[in-house]
Amino acid sequence: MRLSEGVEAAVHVCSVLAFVPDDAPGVPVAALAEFHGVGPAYLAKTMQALVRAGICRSEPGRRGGFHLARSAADITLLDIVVAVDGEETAFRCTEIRQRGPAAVEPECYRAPCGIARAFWSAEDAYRRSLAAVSIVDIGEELLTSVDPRQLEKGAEWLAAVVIR
Amino acid sequence: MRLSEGVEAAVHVCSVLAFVPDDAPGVPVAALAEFHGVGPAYLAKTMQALVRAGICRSEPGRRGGFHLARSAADITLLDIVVAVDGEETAFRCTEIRQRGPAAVEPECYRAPCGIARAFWSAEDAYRRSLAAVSIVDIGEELLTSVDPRQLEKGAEWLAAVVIR
DNA sequence: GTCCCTATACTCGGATAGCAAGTGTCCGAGTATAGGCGG
DNA sequence: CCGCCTATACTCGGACACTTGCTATCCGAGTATAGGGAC
Repeated sequence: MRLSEGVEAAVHVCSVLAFVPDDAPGVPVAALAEFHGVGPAYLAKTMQALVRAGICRSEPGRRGGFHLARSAADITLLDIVVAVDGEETAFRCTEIRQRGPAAVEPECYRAPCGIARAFWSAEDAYRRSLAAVSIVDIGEELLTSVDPRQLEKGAEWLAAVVIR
Repeated sequence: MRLSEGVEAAVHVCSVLAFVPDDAPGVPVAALAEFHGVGPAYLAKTMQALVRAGICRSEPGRRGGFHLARSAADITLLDIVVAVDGEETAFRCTEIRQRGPAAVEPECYRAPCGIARAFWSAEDAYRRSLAAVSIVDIGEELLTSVDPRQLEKGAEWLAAVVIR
């Protein structure tokens, strides 16, 4: 079970975009890719997913780029995972119980399989945990635990990009 | 993010094997596959994983087959997931923070990335939830919620296989 | 009749193809800018 | 000098190959059984 690689980059991107004023020009995907050391083309694909999910907002044309579409406090890690990785459950019940020689009529299987329920319950715990962390939390954690020099370099770089 | 298909079959198999006495002959993979309506060859692969993990025990040769290797109460859904799907985390931190123009010396990144911590914490919640459910729980749930006719047909079939 | 031996049939185990989804890339549509031209 | 127009450069967006890992399959190694033969 592996999460899509794009999720990691998407979270990093969102936590950077949280520091970009809403009226400043958007940050192009090329700049975001360079800042994070990631392939620009694939990151573009990920950014599209964020836009479709209403997490990011894109400005087309020259001086275009990406902003957060809503407050960083209203963007959770779960939102990003669902946007990039899809919302399908990890465990998929194929109704094994309805197959084989011991099966009975399909009408007798109205309640979901107990095995599936157990797995979906675990996934709910996973999702609740991710939903409890917002981009604001990630940003605050960054400010306190990251080396100050990296913060300064990041701020300089961001300012240079925003000026353009 | 999708869990391996084999996990579902593995859990069903274990909950059936829980009803096979330890001194009875083992159940061959062909029988298990027929009972669950699953491809026998692929199920064999899954069974190998369960054996390697110490969840099932295999008897080779004629009259061979599979048993649970330990008490059903000591086998959790998490054990089966780890055995079949592997124990790697779904989220993999590629240390994006150490790349790009704002990075500083590698020595400054001793503590794990806050983003990775959040994801791993969510995965821990997932795993704890799965670890709280044992094969005994699944078996009891089966006995109470499954159509009695299916239980009877299953018992008959199992008896016929055990006699052989 | 009893014991032993051999051939057989059935089992697991690991090595081997096929396929789908995720990963990585590219080119086209659209827009703000900058420069040149006319008034 | 000011305003307008056009060409340009840069952006996002969707369509197109490739690779990795999961799915599915097969054949070989090993063992208990069943039958036949010798004593």
